[in-house]
Amino acid sequence: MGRGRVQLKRIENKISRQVTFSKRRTGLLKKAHEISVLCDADVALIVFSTKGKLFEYSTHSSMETILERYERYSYAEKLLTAPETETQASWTLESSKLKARIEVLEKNIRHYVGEELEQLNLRELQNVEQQIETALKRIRTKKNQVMHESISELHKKERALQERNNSLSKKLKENEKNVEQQNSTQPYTVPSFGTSSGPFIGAAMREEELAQTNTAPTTIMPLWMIRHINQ
Amino acid sequence: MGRGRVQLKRIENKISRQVTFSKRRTGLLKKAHEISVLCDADVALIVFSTKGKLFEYSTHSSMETILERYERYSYAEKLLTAPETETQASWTLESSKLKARIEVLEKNIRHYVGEELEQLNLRELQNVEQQIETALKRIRTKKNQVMHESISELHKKERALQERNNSLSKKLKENEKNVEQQNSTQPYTVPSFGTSSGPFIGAAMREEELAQTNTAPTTIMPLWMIRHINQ
DNA sequence: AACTATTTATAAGA
DNA sequence: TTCTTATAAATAGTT
Repeated sequence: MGRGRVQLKRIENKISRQVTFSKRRTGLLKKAHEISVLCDADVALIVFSTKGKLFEYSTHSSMETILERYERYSYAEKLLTAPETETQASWTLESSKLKARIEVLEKNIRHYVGEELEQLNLRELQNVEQQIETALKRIRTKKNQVMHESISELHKKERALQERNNSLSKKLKENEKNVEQQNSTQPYTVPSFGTSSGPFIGAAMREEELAQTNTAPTTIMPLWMIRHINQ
Repeated sequence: MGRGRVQLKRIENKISRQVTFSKRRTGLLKKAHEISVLCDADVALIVFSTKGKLFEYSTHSSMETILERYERYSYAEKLLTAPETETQASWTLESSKLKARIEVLEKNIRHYVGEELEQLNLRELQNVEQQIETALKRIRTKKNQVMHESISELHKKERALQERNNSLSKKLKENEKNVEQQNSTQPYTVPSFGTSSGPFIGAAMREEELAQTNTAPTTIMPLWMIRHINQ
């Protein structure tokens, strides 16, 4: 319908393709509207130009409604991909909720480590102080408990090792006597129990570690980082 | 385009409505196809007849693809958010990242308020103790500062009010004298400065509030809740 | 963005 | 539904 026929194939000239697109798009949208009114039909029309620009038409019952109806209708064909349409909104919502929660938590933590205190009034300061005092008590109790356990553990090990040492010394002396009796010209070197890899030293290192922990760094460091380092 | 014009309104005759629907539907689908080929556009067309029967056309890149593209496009437009190509997978990923972060933060907070300490080893306990001690110092410093400010503010107000009281008393006595001189039979009632809404009492209440804050509850309460109550 | 010669779509009738 | 045909509408090429 125009001055000359057109073959049904892509228009290579970019300009005339664009012009034709613009004209035909208008016509198409108009016709979509006409059929919907004249024939009382639900119509949804989506057109993306080559450049990716969106044009759409839908009957008064909104695009979403029609698309949902379409999804329902073609339900049999696509058993699996159903929850795509509604979810993006809820994802966005959930995402922003989660972000808000993170903000709150981070602010709380900053207060717990004594930062951004300008935002707090006197009553809030009292509350935080109270909470932190309680926390400090609990932590010190726990620390003491852990230290006591550690110490008694060390004592136990110490005793066990001492016993083993004693028995080894005993055996050694007996051996020496035997060796002296059998071959008195060979000198004997005493085995070294005090070098860098013996069980005794293992215990010594743990004590050292204990001492170290009393001079913890003043820098504030997230717990997960600490745990990461310790593992 | 036919033997006579048509008004753009619903065709009441059921038969001719159906016939027109059939004809125009064919034309619409054809035109949709033509624009997609000629102009290299992505087109999706969905038509439901009055009776609910579905007719559809879509460019070879399938209906689902185009509808997904549409959802992405329209959401991006609505929310003004840039990430157009984000898929469900990345939403899920982001969501779980956020959740993981929340978990970490919550665990940190629980440690800061002295809970779930079993998970911590000695070094971690030392670190938390150190952090909390620092926080406590900072909070106490801040609290003292706030209290001092509050107290000096109250002193200032007190002085100002005392002065005002003095001048009012003075004026009152002068008035009494005048009244006695002019009309010695009328008794005079002294105005009450000590009732429940005077400026003096305002100051007294603030002192009371200050005292109250020294008996903060031991219960652990999120800061946001505290702030909410205070506002 | 208009114009217009032509093609195309389709209303009415069969 | 499909065919026919007169005519309205759409639009290709031009200005």
